[in-house]
Amino acid sequence: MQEKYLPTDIERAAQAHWNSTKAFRAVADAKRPKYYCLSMFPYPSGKLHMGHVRNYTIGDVLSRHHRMKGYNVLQPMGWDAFGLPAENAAMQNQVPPAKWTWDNIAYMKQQLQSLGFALDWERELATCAPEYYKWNQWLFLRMLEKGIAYKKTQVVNWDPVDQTVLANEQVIEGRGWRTGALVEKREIPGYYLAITHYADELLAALDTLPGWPERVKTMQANWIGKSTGLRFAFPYELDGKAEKLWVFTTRADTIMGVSFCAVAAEHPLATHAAQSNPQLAAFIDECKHGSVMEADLATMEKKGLPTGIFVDHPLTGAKVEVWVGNYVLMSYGDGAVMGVPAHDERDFAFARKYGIAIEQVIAVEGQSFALDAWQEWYADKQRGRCVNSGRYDGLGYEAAVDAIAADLAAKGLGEKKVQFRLRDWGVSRQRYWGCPIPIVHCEECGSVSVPDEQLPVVLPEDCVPDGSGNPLNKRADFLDCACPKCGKPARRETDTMDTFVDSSWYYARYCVDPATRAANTAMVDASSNHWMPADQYIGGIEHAILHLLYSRFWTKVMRDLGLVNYDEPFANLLTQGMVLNHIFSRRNDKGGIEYFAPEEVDLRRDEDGHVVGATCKADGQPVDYGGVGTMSKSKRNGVDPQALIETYGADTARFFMMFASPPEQTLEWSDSGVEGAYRFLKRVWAFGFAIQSQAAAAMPATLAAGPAALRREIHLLLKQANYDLGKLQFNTVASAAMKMLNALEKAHKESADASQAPVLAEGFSILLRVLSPIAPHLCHTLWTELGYGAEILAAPWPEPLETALVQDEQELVLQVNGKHRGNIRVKVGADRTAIEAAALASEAAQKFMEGKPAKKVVVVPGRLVNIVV
RNA sequence: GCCCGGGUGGUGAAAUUGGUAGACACAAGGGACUUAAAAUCCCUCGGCCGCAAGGUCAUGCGGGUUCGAUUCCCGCUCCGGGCACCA
Repeated sequence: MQEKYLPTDIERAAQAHWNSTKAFRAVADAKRPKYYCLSMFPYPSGKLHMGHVRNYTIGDVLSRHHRMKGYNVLQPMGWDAFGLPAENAAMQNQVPPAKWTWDNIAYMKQQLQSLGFALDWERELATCAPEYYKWNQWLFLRMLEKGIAYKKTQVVNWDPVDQTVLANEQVIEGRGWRTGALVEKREIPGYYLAITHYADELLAALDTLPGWPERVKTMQANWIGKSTGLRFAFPYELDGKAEKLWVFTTRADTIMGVSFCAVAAEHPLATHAAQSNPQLAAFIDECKHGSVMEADLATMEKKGLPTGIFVDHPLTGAKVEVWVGNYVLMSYGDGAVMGVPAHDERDFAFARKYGIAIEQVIAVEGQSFALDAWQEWYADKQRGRCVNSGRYDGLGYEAAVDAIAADLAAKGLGEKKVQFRLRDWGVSRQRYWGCPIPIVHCEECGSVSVPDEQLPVVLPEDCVPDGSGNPLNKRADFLDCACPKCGKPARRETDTMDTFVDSSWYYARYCVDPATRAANTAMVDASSNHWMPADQYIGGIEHAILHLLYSRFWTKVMRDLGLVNYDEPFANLLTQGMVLNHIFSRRNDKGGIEYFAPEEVDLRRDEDGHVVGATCKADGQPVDYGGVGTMSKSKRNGVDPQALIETYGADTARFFMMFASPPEQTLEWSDSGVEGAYRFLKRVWAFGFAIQSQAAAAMPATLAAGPAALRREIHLLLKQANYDLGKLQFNTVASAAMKMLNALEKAHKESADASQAPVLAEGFSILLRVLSPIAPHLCHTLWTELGYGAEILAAPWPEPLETALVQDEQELVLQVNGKHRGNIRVKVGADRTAIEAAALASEAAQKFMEGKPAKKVVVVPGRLVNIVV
């Protein structure tokens, strides 16, 4: 056995061993419980980043732990290979996105392999491969047949200079990122998937997911946004015709306080009024500028203009003026809202700004209504009662809503309605590097589906986009085709699918039997029913809503098409925190922002060690410290894992990632700490080397006090480690391993007594197994070298022994008036009275009770005694 | 702006989730070994008072519940994630 820890050598050898034994190939087996451990697949951006290392190490720790616990583990990997960055890289380097993507995949695959993850590479997939995206197209056509996919207009960011559609990310402060031109909203046709058909099920089924974090379920529930309210109409007459302006509200109890209505700029009523009102037309035009992002809409100044059109209040008949408001969304409800300034914050601000009447219709007893000071209760559903509301006066929220709903229903002007915030999923993208939408446009037959037997519609792989729109529009060999219906010359659809489509079902594709995959005769087969749902899904918290919701939707569609027999794709979800690093920047001469990598700056600290500033190492000038943020190329604060692996080895990288913070929390990067992880692994190796001759010592029937105490300590730490593994809290599992080594080293150093050899041998075998999911190469090698067995992968997971844990006395905390004043020792299993007596008799208690009698004694068995005087 | 998280020593964090706040590490300082360095090992390490024993304050800020609060409740503040075309 080597005396020195040589990570490069042992990691290469261990990986070669696992390869040659096909150790991680997953084969369905009815006799063993399955464990499908799924990590979010990476976008092949070029090289692995720390977020990937963190994500996949978590998955690998879970996989290896479950394998040793007897599960049949499937842990696959693949590539989310379509997307915008490939087009950007293509523009920059004149390389087709396909080549760039496949090259990146090859490099990143080798990086993943060097980290020693227990992956079944035979199931690898890439979403940009025609054999994969064929099934996106196939399922899209099934959705079209069922009416789940449909066509309507969508609003996009339009760059008027490049004549192209921009992603939200490409809009910076309202301007196109390349041209700097003011972005406009533009309506174009596109395909939508009716996720709203499943809104109720997607919401209700959150309750069937106890293995999901509460916060993710809350976010999804809020996103779906089910609200029960009233959809009602304001009647009006226009050009002699009777019309209705429909609105939706969850606060029907405030209807009597309506003093205006507001419609979206795209609302027909706005369009109509603008025909005879140039000022209004200009305002509507202004509303069309700016991005389509909700965050922008919500933070911009609320503006409006009256239309001069009046509608009738449906209950009082009073005239109510209609305004156009830039904050009203056409895509939500009917694109119109009622305005009740007294009981809605936004309406209040709007009314104040434009001098619209504010009429109180809700009162809370004991509270007075004043325009500056009723925000605490103005919308209180619990305590509020109707006032100034005619026959509804005195009614509470629910009674008022019921009465008003009934009255409006009787007039045919309204009914209770369940409304969702969730909108249908627009999947058309005017981009090249994505899955082609399998539609052909024929002058005679219109939009025609590509027949199944002609799938996949293959994307040409040699285009290089230039930023001025989709290059497919210039590819005659792609565009020109025969109409599948009439056979006449036709034109292929050039829009491609949202990349969220690709990632909405890849988890099921991994499960497909390799033979089915090879023949590619089906999207999924019965194997997906065996492995699915994934027992553990691991990925960044940034996917809490969109990706996870789309995947749940897609699964339900596949279920309803009879393709799979499960309702939900992911039984347990772990949302890892982001990996953050410090951000340093400086405004340059041109007014742009220049970023500096952390290694390019020196930090200035105050006496307490707090960061107070930073300077650039190169020029000594100050730079702005921007706090911490997710590692990204654009902010230049990423750390390359490759250097880490090359210097210290994969086990150190993995150990540090697990030790640095619990998986769900954000992880602030620090170079220090990596050294510490490396030091620990070296000590593990050195200890193995030191006790190699004792590793076979057999445990005697009884132990002397010293070795028994050491054994108890190890088994206690094991108990804690197992508990923490159950909580997915791997940082304390790593620290338990460190504590075990500290205890073993100390005993080994302090006593040469041969009688403790069996405890050292057993303790180290426990340590190696507990550590092996985190640092598998090291533990695999030591396990074999010390002769514990052939294969640590096949070793059973250790469980603490009750016989090793017993003790006769225990220590309790002694408190007087809730303050820690000392400790007492009592027999294990001592009853309350005995503990109380021992506590009262103790010196510390006597001192701090100051002669006063005990009013109350709180005894928490096994923990503490609190004497209240 | 809206929704969801988080804030504990110089730093990352722990506290079996209402019961000894700071385990385990990192950094720093001191020492041993060495011709020297690296590596390794040992000691100190939240603030204040004290020679010490010990006391006292302290888990972002302000309140509350409790014998007892990092943990539960209310308000604020700062940081992170998401907001539907980044993935």
